[in-house]
Amino acid sequence: MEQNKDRILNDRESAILNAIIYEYIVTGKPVGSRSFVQKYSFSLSPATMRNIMYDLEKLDYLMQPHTSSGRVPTDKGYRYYVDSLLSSYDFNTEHHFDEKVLARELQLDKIFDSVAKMLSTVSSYAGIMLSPRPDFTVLKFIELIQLENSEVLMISITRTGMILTKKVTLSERVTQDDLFLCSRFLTTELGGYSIEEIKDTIFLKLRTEKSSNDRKDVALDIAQLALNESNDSAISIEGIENLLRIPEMVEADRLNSLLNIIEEKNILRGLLESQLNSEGVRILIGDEIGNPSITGCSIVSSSYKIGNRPVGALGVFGPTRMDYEKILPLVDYTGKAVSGLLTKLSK
Amino acid sequence: MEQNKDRILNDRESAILNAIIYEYIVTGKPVGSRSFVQKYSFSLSPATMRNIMYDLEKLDYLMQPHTSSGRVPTDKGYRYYVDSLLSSYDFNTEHHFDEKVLARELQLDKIFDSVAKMLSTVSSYAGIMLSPRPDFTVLKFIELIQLENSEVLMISITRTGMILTKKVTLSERVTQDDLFLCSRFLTTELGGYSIEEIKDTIFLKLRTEKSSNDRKDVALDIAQLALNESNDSAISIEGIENLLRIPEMVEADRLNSLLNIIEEKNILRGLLESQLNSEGVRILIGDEIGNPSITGCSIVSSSYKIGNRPVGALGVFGPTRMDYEKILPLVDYTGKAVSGLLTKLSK
DNA sequence: ATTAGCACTCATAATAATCGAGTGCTAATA
DNA sequence: TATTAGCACTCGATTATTATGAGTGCTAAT
Repeated sequence: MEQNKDRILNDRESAILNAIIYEYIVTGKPVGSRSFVQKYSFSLSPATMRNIMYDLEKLDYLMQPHTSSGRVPTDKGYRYYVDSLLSSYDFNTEHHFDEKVLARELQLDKIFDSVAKMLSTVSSYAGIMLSPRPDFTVLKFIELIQLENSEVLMISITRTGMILTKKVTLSERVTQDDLFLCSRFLTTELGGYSIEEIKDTIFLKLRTEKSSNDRKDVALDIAQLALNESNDSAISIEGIENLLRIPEMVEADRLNSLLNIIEEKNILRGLLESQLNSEGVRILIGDEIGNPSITGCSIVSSSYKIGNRPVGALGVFGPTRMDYEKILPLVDYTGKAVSGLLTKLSK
Repeated sequence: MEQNKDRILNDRESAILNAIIYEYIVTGKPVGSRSFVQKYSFSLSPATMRNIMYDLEKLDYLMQPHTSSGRVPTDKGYRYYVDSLLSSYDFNTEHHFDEKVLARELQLDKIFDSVAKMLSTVSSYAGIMLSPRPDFTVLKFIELIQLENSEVLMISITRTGMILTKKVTLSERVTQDDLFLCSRFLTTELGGYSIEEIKDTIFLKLRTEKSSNDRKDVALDIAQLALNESNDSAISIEGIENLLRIPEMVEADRLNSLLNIIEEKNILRGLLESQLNSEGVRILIGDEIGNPSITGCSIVSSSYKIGNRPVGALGVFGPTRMDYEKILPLVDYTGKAVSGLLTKLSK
């Protein structure tokens, strides 16, 4: 009989597939027909179960580590399972997850590390957090400080309480008094705009406009130098140690996936950044991560917003055999809580 | 014959002990008499070597993992080896290690992470860095910024370019203009003093002294709140992944030492802080670390100074079987380079 | 003090034997 | 036609068995 690999599962197959994957997520052992029908009280004989499993294997949802062992989910299988979860998950439920909890215990600046740490603690995997793209943040206050020689430190504070610092080197020395005037000018003129807006239009406007402030040009020079190269978003990963406690992550070559992730944080950064255009939760399973040096891992991530604009992302990194059912809501409402907090702060 | 465990080794024993330990550090395998005499071209028979090894074992410098295996160094053995290294190492050699290299590539603030990262890269173990105790740093500039409600953010910049931020909550709202006056007052009065001095004497002096500035008291209230609880030194650990590549660190229970270190950074912090009173390089081997949850690990660390005062510490964390001969100079001159840089910056 | 010689030890590796949870397939059954 | 019982077969995991060889300690000779 010709099997179409993309044919739609019937209800029984669907239920059984999800149950098998659930069982595997919980136990970590290949699922065999006999013990499985028994444990889940299916009114089916093991033989029938074997037939169904055989079909699901031919459809690429399951595989056998070796002939005559039980079945294990494929990436496609996990994907099916996760899509089932997603379709039944209510994203609109009000979680009484209080963002005040976040705001209270978090030092303005440390919020990103703290959230990553929290995600890792609650999930028992690794928590990841990409700080908001500085370009999207709105400046509130700018201060210039004379360092040695002709170096100037520009400190800017965003509405959300992030502190950005940037050292610039000027061609000629400027006095601290001048810098002081510049600071005032910049705070007045740039405050309330995002770095993106400033770079795109405000600079131009200020340059052409006449101003009573004769330090205008020095001030703009400094600000342009400082804001020029866009600061990268910071990425923090916490709770690697959790992953080391998972046997399957420490096994031989799997360990290398982990080391790659730690050493090349840019891989993760890229993955999270690629999500900034979309909203809500995204789940990447196994090869879907799209990096051959990382195998057997999954990422559950969510963007978070200031107002209506996604500015950053956060999530959980763990083994493909991950407790998605628990992680999905965790990541979802953490994203919402962070969005809520940042949005409130930026008003 | 009665053996005194503390008797002094003769020259031959000493040379052989050091060679055995060197061999073990290189190969990681228990050192046996036959292959050892051969490899090192000792004009001794294996039998004689066995006798000497037997003696060294009775003196606690060596041990056998099991009867009839080769010898492996004990902590005492490593200690002997390291002391030999230390006594022949010339701490006064001018290393043409250019601290400008440090200064150039390092963003003021990031210096601590960067140094830790550098230590880990060069050593192939983990690099650790304890930032200067804020109390010992000299303030240069203070800025107060109005946040929402009656919260104020105090940003202080130290002479070495560190940026400290602290959020304080006031009992009543203060205007941004008032804060501005306060900032000026605080910068003028506190600039040039260390936080320690400020807490110990300057506050008291300013409180009693009359001042023309009528915001004096508000200013001092804020500063005292902010400087009150001493900020902890930040500790950063980089290069854990290097340790994961070392087979003996990943073995069963040894992995736990590692996880303990990662999870409880305070253990390391304590160890490094305990060194702040002394100068120069210190090596802790195995149980000398004094924490039963950490076994088979060593720390080579050095304090670093601003001027003549040790303010922080840095070092390398790795397995007891560590390449001390390479790590000792690395840590020594990194300490000196950081001292040099910070001292220069703070002038 | 050193060394040759020898019996002994024991981790490691290789080989074989057993076990059991699992499979696929066929023929009987509802 | 879908389900099931029965059965031979597979194969990873576990345990037992047997080399192998680099190592030791000890004794007696040099």
